[in-house]
Amino acid sequence: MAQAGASWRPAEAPPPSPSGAPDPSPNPAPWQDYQTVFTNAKAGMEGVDKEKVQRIVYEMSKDSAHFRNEQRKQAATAARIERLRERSAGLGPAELAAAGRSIDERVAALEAGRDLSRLWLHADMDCFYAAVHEAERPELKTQPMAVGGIGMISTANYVARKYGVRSAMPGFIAKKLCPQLVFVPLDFAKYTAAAEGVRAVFRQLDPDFESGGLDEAYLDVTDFCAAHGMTPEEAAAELRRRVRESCGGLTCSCGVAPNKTLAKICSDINKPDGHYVLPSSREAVMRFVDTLPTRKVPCIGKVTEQVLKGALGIATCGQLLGPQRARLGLLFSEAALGFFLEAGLGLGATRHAPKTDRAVEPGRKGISCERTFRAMRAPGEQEALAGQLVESLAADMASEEIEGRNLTLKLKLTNFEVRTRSVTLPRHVRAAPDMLPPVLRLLRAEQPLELRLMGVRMAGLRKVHAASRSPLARLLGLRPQGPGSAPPAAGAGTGAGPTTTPDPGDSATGAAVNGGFAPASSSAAAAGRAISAGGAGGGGRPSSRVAGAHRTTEPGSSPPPLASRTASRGAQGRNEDKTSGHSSRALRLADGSFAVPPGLTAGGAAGGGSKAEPSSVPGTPRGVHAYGADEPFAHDEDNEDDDLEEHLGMPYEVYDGGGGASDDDEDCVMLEDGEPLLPPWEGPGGGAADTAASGDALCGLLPCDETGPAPPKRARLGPACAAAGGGAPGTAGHGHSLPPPPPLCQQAAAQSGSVAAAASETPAPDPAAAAGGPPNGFAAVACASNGHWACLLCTFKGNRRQMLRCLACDSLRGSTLPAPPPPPLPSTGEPTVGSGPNEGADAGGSRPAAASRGPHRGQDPRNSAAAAATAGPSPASATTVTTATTWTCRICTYSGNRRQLLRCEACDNLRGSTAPPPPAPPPLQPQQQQRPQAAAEGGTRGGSSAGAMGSSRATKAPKAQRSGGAKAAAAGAPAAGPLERLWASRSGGQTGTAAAPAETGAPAGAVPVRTSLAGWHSGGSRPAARGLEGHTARTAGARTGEPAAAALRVKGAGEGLVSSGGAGGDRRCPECGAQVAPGPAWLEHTDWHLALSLSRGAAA
DNA sequence: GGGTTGTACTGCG
DNA sequence: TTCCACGCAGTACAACCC
Ligand SMILES: Cc1cn([C@H]2C[C@H](O)[C@@H](COP(=O)(O)OP(=O)(O)OP(=O)(O)O)O2)c(=O)[nH]c1=O
Ligand SMILES: [Mg+2]
Repeated sequence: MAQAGASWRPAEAPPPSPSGAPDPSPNPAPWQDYQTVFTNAKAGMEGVDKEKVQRIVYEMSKDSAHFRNEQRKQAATAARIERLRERSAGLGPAELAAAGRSIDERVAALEAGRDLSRLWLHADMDCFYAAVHEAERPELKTQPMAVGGIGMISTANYVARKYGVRSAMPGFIAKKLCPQLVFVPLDFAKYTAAAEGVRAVFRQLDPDFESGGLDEAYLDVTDFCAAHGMTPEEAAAELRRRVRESCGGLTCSCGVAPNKTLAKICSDINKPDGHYVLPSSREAVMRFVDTLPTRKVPCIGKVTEQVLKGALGIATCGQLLGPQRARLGLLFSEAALGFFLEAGLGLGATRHAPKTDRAVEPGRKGISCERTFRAMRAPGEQEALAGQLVESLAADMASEEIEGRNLTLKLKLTNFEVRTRSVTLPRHVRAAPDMLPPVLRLLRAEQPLELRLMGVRMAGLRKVHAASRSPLARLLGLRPQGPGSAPPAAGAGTGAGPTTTPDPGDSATGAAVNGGFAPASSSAAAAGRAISAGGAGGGGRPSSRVAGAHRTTEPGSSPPPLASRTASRGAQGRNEDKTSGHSSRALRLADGSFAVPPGLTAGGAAGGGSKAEPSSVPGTPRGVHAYGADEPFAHDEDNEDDDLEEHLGMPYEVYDGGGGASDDDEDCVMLEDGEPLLPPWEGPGGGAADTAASGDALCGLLPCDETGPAPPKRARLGPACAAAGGGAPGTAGHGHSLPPPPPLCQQAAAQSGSVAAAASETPAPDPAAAAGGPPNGFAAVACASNGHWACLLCTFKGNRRQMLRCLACDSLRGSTLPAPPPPPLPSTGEPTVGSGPNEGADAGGSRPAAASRGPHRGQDPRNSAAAAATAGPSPASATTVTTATTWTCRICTYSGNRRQLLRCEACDNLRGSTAPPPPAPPPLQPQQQQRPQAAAEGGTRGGSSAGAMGSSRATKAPKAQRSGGAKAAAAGAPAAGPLERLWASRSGGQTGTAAAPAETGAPAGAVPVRTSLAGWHSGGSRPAARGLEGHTARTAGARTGEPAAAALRVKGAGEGLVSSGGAGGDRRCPECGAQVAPGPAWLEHTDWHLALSLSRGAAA
């Protein structure tokens, strides 16, 4: 359909060119129906032969996968519109009348709250990126020029726009439109620098101006105008003058209006290099809005415009308040309705958004890294790429000193279908080795895949400092360090560091890494950590980060390439343990040991699990904070760890066996290092019920030196550091004193010592060889002789025992504690396949669990998957591997030879089997890893080389650009890290040469751009006297409880308004044909297949 | 009925 | 000959838990 608003101008503003009205004439030509984001109206499009542009775009697209995907999406939109039309047609008169009345009341309330007292100015730089390049190379001003590359254009100068070249247009199409087009690669460092200059000017008019991205800002110029006796018109002219004169000739366009939303709309009217002032009167506003195309309103995009037009015939803001307004209220959500009504009234936010404390808040909700490349099918190659992405993400997170809990893998198939798969981790993490395993798990569950893009994203963020400032951290002598005070870089990318074993994910490690905190006594040790450099250099100052702190490191000290790094992870971890591991260990206790198993928060039904209020438990030791309903640690989202720590002032470990509803028979197993696991069914005390119901797993057992440690019941809990005794004084002021911790080194020694003692029967292997990250990840358990292990599927690390779960009854049956030497194990049958996960379990096999109960012993290194994956001598595996052919579960009555599978306590996922592991695959070589058949066919050299070439830096193309790209380029030797090289070698038509940096992207890392309506539209500042009930979206918390624009969903439609329709169905498992619900069930299902295939492989 | 998790979709620059 | 980015924010909804 024609772009109704393509050439809209307010009635008062004389059109600069004779732009025709939208022609609703029929479209005999197919190209006229192909809507793209860049066929929308945009400044500089006047006089463009839109018909021709449309035709060329269509011709260049019509046979592509991208086009087909666009068609698919368009069909979904059409279907959505059709549903809305049907619903609309079904509305009865009474219904409509009632809705109309309430809407009118609401409109009246909104009108009553209208605030015309402020003067808002929105400034937007003209073709910003292009202008920056033009300022540097004036000859470009007269040539058609685009910023970006053949794959994608970020923006174009006005000469190029005359040809129809636009933002978000693929370069090859632009080239077709304008063969003379000059491409200039992105250079985010330049844009950032230019933006700083511009902001300095903005600050002159409004010290509190709000950035809307690199190139735009909102200024409340009310005070400025009053102080200088200026009219809005003069203020806008003054701002533009100052920008032009002090920013190297860069120009901007401005809009002035009584609220932010209108100001933004106005800034586009006289673009480029112009301004438009909307008078602050209700009449002027209403007149302006009356004919304003809906598409001009921020947050109404291509789809919403179509929906409004198609379903209700609404094309202008004025029509939003017209006869259709009652239907509007009945078809759309509450939030959407409010948003539409405000648009119709010309309302918007009139006050500054509150500032947040960036030192405490992460300053963002999520952080991500993604890449597009040529079609990639080989799983090994994909996993190698995942590793690079994770490394890059970890580096970025380190530089911002943030950690997160919600990890998302994004996949775009070659048909442009996008999939996201996410997990909520048991704790906050930020190190690459903590993130990769879950990412790989998500990735593997989707195979087979033919990809064109992969991305990783972390959300649920918090500042690392939050954890580091804990009482324990202080107790351990941690002290804050300035960004520059960190030891010299010993390695490169933060996330690349070997981290797994000493619990890298903990606060201490990261703190040392990013220079925020470091153990007072171990800075030297920290200096030796390969991961310390990048973050340290860049920590703190944004400018540092922009300078590419995490990329610019000495090649010699860089992390090894992915392949070798993966292979040597365990050993490196060991080294850390030996050297600087002390600090990690100590901190790990503070943080890592807080990992709360899913059962704690997602606990089962009856027994209540961990959310039971400990305060209700009689006998709660004094001095230990009781977690009542008003302070539900499990409810406090991101801070449960800290809350506990805050109140306990010491590390603790807890395992809540009350897990899922189906796990009633599981018991609490609370362990402290070196202490033999006491299986619930063997220990003193009652059954599972009491623990689960009482909640004393937490509260009743918390150590407290006022009352003394609570008597262990079936669960044991103890501060790991208590064993060593002696040391610093406890912290005061937390309601209790703490057992003085020993020096860190003693703690570590005590820990490993105690474990070693407990495992004395088993050979004491070289710790350096103990922890091993299996290259392929799945084989799962990384064990150390000191009892620490890491789940490779989730991020759990620590010394909790791993529990073995019976395949038949699904109950925990034992631990991975060292057990008596098992009898030699004859390998018997081969597991059958066929059966589904739950039944397939009986795939027989020679699995014996010699000891079906109690502590098990594993001596055969091969028994540990980790051991198998470890190149070196195998550690005394903590994994129980028994060798009998039959065993009996003591929870249920199962007796047989089903293999036992290992399940991680923390993530509750199957991680491997007790069957002898398959031969260790080679290190993560893209071509060879896993699924050789797939690898063989899809494999290009790219991935392979990527794996092998991680020669120097953990960098990546786009970010190399946005942070250090310019610098590197200037130096004549562009940094080429693993991701960057992989990208360069595989980028599908996006990069010319391997040396070329990414041509498109976004300047991540800077302050996130506010893209929602929150803050744009009128906020909760007004008394929202609504006649309607349940305006939850408005009142609930969010002071800016603005409807975020995208919220425009249909209300109550049974079908996914979000076009989620059709997706609800089960997925068919390619392995067994089972229909499995997507989501966690699917993951679990694929876990089983992996585990079983592992068992089979081993048996064979 | 409330909260949490996971997913798709929309929009912005 | 090929060939359509990246990073961020937000809403809605289903499924599940308490
Ligand atoms: C729209 C868009 C912009 N950008 C970048 C490049 C732009 O120069 C910068 C600012 O975006 P815009 O302000 O939307 O565009 P512009 O400044 O280039 O042109 P105009 O004169 O119309 O304001 O953001 C992208 O990278 N991708 C996009 O899709
Ligand atoms: Mg601009």
